[in-house]
Amino acid sequence: MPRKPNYDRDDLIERARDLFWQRGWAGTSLKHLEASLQMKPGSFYAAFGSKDALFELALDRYAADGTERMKTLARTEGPLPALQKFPCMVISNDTAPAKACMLSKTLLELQAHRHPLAKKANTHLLKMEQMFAELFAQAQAAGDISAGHNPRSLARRYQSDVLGLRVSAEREGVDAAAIAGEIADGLARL
Amino acid sequence: MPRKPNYDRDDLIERARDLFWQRGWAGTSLKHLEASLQMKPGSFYAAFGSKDALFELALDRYAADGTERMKTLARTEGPLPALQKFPCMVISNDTAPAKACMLSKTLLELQAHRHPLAKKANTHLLKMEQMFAELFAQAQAAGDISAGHNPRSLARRYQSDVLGLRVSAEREGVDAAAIAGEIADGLARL
DNA sequence: TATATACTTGAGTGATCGCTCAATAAACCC
DNA sequence: GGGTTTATTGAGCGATCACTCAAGTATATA
Repeated sequence: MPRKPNYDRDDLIERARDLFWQRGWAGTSLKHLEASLQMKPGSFYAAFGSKDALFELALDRYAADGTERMKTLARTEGPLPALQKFPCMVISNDTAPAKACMLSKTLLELQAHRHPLAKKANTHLLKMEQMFAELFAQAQAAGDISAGHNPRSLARRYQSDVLGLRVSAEREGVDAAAIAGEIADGLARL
Repeated sequence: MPRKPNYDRDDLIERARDLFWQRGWAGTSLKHLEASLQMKPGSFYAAFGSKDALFELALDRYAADGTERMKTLARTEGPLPALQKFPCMVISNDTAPAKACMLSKTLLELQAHRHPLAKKANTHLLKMEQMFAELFAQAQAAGDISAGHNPRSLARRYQSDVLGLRVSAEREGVDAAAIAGEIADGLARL
């Protein structure tokens, strides 16, 4: 009986993610979304409910993609090389909407307003930190990193460094690739 | 002949800086400013011209304060101890409006819009990076850091690490002080 | 083909945005 | 104190914000 939507929902979420990632939460208006998704307000609200609800879907998508890319890297190259290559990878993608991490951008923009999306971003950051910790533990188990270190401490520092790198990469006139290289070198000396 | 304003301009800029620092550019409305500065729209626009103009004054004030605090620290403790203590200092101030750097928050929020304030923030970040480079050079001249390093590379990495630290400090459930300690330890090993 | 069930459309909602300006009040010089 | 100059006031401007909803359209099943 029903009528099918004439759009691909995943594709719409992806486009919304790119818009939000680049322009931020407040900087992305419904007009921007309507133009990019090619949807009129009525369809938009029937499909997603609200701007915030779509932002949350976009955040989830962003986090899932990042996690998957890192896990793929670890599977093909091993834990330590993956951790070493990841920083360079995230700032080298020229087709990405921004160099900075969408999770940190969201956190910085909305944390002061106690907006639920800030907490959501923090939750995703925590999960990624735990993934990093697992990779550090695996690298230790493989003997690539000396056993004296605490994987969770390493992950905490690593994530902080990558977030800083990605803020720096957003700037003009900063050789972010050099910073990424130094992060990788630092891991080799652990 | 004229009538004097019944406010302290520097004090107003300081309060505006705190509001903008905490809530960001889009997140701070004129209502917020009017409430905090205790000014009606007419007085506000007579005094500052526009929201953007006041934001620029606030950014300048923020950068000047940060530079001065770092230079004071270097004068009293020496270049290397100052560089070591600075990360801990910036995340320990509980009265500050935010843990994250106002310059990086502004950059991340407005860079995609090509807003002039993003370029201004980047300029201030560049000046701070140069100040860090001078301190690293002084620390080398004093023999506290081995001569093999390039001060400008050290400064670039240092600033990236501090920006990352300050993003991490904005999160909940992250031991930012531990990261700050690791940054300081890293400098001791150079 | 008839009908039920979605999906799509786009004008329009009240609220809030940054900002203006004519009117009023206050402080200075002579 | 009179005259000049500037600060303050606050109602209200047009624009834009996220969002609604009644009407129209397309697609499925019966």
